[in-house]
Amino acid sequence: MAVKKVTIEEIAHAAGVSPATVSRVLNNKRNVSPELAARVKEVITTLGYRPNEIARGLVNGKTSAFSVVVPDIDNPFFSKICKVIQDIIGKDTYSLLLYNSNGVLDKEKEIIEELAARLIKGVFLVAPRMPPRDILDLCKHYDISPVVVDAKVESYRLPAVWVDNTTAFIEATEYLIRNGHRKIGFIAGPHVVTNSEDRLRGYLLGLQRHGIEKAESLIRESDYTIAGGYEAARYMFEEIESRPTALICSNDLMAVGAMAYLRQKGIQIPDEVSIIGCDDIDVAGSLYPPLTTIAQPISKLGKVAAQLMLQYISHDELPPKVILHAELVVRESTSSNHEEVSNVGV
Amino acid sequence: MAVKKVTIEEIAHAAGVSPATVSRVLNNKRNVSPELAARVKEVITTLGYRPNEIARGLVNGKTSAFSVVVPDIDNPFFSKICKVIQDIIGKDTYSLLLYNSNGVLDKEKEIIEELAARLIKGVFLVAPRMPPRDILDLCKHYDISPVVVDAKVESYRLPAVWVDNTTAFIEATEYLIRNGHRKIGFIAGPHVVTNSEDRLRGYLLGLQRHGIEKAESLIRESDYTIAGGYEAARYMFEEIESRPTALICSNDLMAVGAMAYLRQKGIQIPDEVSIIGCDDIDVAGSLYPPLTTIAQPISKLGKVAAQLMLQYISHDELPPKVILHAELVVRESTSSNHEEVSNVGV
DNA sequence: CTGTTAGCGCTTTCAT
DNA sequence: ATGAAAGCGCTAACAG
Repeated sequence: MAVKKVTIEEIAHAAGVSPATVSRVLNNKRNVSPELAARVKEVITTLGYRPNEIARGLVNGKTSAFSVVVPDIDNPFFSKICKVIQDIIGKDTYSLLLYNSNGVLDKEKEIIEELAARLIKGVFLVAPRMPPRDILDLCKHYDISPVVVDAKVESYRLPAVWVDNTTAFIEATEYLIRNGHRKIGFIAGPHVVTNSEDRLRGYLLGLQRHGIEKAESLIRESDYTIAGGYEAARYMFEEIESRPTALICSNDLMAVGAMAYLRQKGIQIPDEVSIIGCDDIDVAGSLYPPLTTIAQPISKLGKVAAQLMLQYISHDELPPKVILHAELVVRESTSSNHEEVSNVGV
Repeated sequence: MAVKKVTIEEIAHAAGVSPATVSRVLNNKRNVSPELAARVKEVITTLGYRPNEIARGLVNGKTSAFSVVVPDIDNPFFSKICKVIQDIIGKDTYSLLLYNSNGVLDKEKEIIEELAARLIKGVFLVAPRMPPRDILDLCKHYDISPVVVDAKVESYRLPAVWVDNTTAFIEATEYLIRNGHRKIGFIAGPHVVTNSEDRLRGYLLGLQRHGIEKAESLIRESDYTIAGGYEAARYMFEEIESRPTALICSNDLMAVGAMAYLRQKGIQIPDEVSIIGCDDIDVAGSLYPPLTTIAQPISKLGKVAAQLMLQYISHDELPPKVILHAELVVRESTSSNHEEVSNVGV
């Protein structure tokens, strides 16, 4: 049988005080005499009372809950971010509402409206499709504190943390060039996402710095999934005249797909083709060959995001933007010097 | 500037009716005249009104939200289940609170108490550590509808969906035996989880059916992680006198870890050692060699769980338990006939 | 069929 | 320092 829940009134009654006093104790207001506070606290524990968060939410106009909106919780990059955020904000007895946007703009807007109806205090928008302008407007309109995670929002008053992908991709591209590659394929993510654009830009800048001309046929946009990587690799090795000797994938899942394709075709990694991924998801180092990848500071991203949020809502001032760095982790999917084999398979 | 939210009262006023009528329209009660209903609906859309779910929750005693509690959202098996559940219950404008238990019993209990304070309607307990008795008691106490996912709960009045792991592991074991293996190692999950026990039991039954004696040294308990699999494989190939010619891992993550270990030691898969995983996570087929694995019906698990919940809370009757089947997906990490190489490396 | 009224459990003026 | 009372936005009797 469901036991009737203990209310603040019963606590007040049992402690011989008014509900207001109990409320004060609960919220650590200073204007309660120590004796009363102690008595109330004791009654609370003995009766196993716990405030009704929904009632609190109604009167306060906000509940003690946040939400995280990700494009795809099934992508290890995002699930790890969720985990970290959850860990940190959970400590402050905040809870976390999970939403999957599937990377659809309208869905993101719907979700925000839904959050408003639930009196959610703040939302972590991870790799949002929505332009910053809209985020700002919608969140202001609904009085929700946003924190943008993993998307560059430079010229807006929006708390945000992201990774300098462009620099990291320049480095990755240069690494390949230094190892003798000139025909470097690039598997891009959907161009509506700022990260995709930044990564592509890094690749292009890397080429440019070494006087290598961009070839449209060596750039293929795809989804950030295994299937997306597979398909893009297939395209690059079947549909165009001259194959690349190296492939930079915009994330590790794509790299996994590309590697599966190459293996299936009997193309040796890294002897014939070098592969670089991005993210450094847990399996990356355990693949065969172990994947060279641009390690994203995933945990840090989640951690900083959570801190920004906590800071934002408590001090009510715009926290500084944070730009994290990614770094190339060299494993075995790239040959350390490609000179002697760079003409194989052309 | 945060715009003041539209309330039911303003709608009532604008439509020239009472708040009660608006509420009736909102909740599709039949006793409203069509004309009034139409008028109210129009006002609702033009004013962009959306009911305050928190206020509703307070008066109803329950909010329109569910929660899912997983041991580790960062495990692709669980993240996929969350995704599916979210997809389905999201359609009914329910939202989903996410909690990570880290597989800790006390944490699970804490979470349930927290859910009670938030007037959550139902909770999906995925691979819970809590014994069924406690789940039943706690949930009844707090009036939360539980659905147990991916854990066997046979003799309790608890809505549940799980997978017949024992049969699947018997089959996997027999598959290896048919291919000439007699020394089959088993990497088990933490024994407090019913799934781990069922999988181990399947392995043991498989051996028994073929008159192969169990060897304690060929069974190693570990975590359901890459690191756990790596460590268990290391143990089996370094700490015991006689190596297995095949390894069954209790999940794919463990298999990834074990494969990484073997590769590092130069041990050939499947020539020297065959590997079987369990789950069939997205990357399984793209590993090298592609992983033979016991495919769990992950999406189905989530889908059925969501349906059970919806059914449970709407008809208020105990839905039937559902047992799903897993099946062996043979790829290339197992040799199809091991006879000729079964003595290698012993 | 429709409106009036009384809370749901809590926080917060406003008195004292 | 404490209590009384009002009210957050909504739903559910209860009248009519």
